[in-house]
Amino acid sequence: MPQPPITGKNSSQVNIKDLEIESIDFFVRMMSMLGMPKSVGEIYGLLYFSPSALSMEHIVKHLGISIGSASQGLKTLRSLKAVRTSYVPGDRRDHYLAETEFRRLFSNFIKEEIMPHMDSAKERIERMESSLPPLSKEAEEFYKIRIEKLKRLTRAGGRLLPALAGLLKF
Amino acid sequence: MPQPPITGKNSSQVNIKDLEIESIDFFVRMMSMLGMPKSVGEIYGLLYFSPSALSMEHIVKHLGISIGSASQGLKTLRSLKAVRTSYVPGDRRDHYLAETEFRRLFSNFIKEEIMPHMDSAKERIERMESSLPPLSKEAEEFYKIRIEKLKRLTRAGGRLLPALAGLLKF
DNA sequence: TGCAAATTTCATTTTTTTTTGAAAATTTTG
DNA sequence: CAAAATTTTCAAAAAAAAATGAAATTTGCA
Repeated sequence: MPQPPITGKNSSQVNIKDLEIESIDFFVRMMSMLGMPKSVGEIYGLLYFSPSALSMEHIVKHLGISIGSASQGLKTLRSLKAVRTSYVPGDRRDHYLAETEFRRLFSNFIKEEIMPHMDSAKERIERMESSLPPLSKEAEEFYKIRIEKLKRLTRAGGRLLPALAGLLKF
Repeated sequence: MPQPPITGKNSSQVNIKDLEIESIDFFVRMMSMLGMPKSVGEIYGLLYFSPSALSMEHIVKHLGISIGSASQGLKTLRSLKAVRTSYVPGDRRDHYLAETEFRRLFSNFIKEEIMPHMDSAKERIERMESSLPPLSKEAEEFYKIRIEKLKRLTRAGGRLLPALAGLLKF
């Protein structure tokens, strides 16, 4: 078991490693709240406190995850525009940097992961209305009110969520 | 395979059943976006379009889920105040009604499921700051900026999310 | 109070999700 | 263009999450 050096020129390295661990932990939890797998949080957490762009190989070795996970995780992060690639002279591999403007990240997340569901919800509500049979006056009232509430919910969601990212004054 | 009647006195029953199916589908998807298991969405979806309070037995039979799932699901929904029990004379069982004020439901969800994570995120950021070692001026600048961004993120989240439910003008 | 009905709990099973790793595809450059 | 490096894909394995069902507990009423 390697002992961390107590003093000497390496001690700051060790502390940066602690920071990195906290960062990975932080983003693993954040991402999992948003339904993302652990590997995605780990990769972003590592990149977030990295001053230089990192290759996939570096990510794989550093996090001890498989290249399949890394490739898939980076693909997810790219599609959310949570990372970007940067050219490193004299190296043919792609190198990744974390995108740290959370406002934009949220906006992308909402557009990609939430809004499609909102759209299909609207269709489902339409089907509800069309499947509403002739009923007694008061029964009809009950169902119509409930359907109306769903409409308002999706309308509010569809408007508010995209606006939300703009509201965030980071 | 039972054929649904095309006409006759049962046809409206059949259509209310269609509405119910759409409702269950709707809420299963909604709830799963919020990280809730299918059974929770099913139960709420069933209750949402039920004019009368339903017993657990009714829920179990109607949805074809186990009593364990039903009990656990109702417990979750109770803790979110998404259902309430109503007294039915001459029946000792609890009967459940859906709570349909989404504004309040969101507010509860944020308070119960999101805010605790925000709180522990703040602690984690504090640990990051204390694990930051002495560094060159520009390295220190880099790390401090990144930590500051996380602080702003959690601060904004902590303020905005609770306010969000109030913003929703359903 | 005692009993039967109703509900909760929780170990086990099932289902779903995530990760792995190796083969296939792609890319770069010598 | 070919060989080597890199990345992607995807079937299989592993891990995680959810559902089941029966035993334990609780509840209310006779």
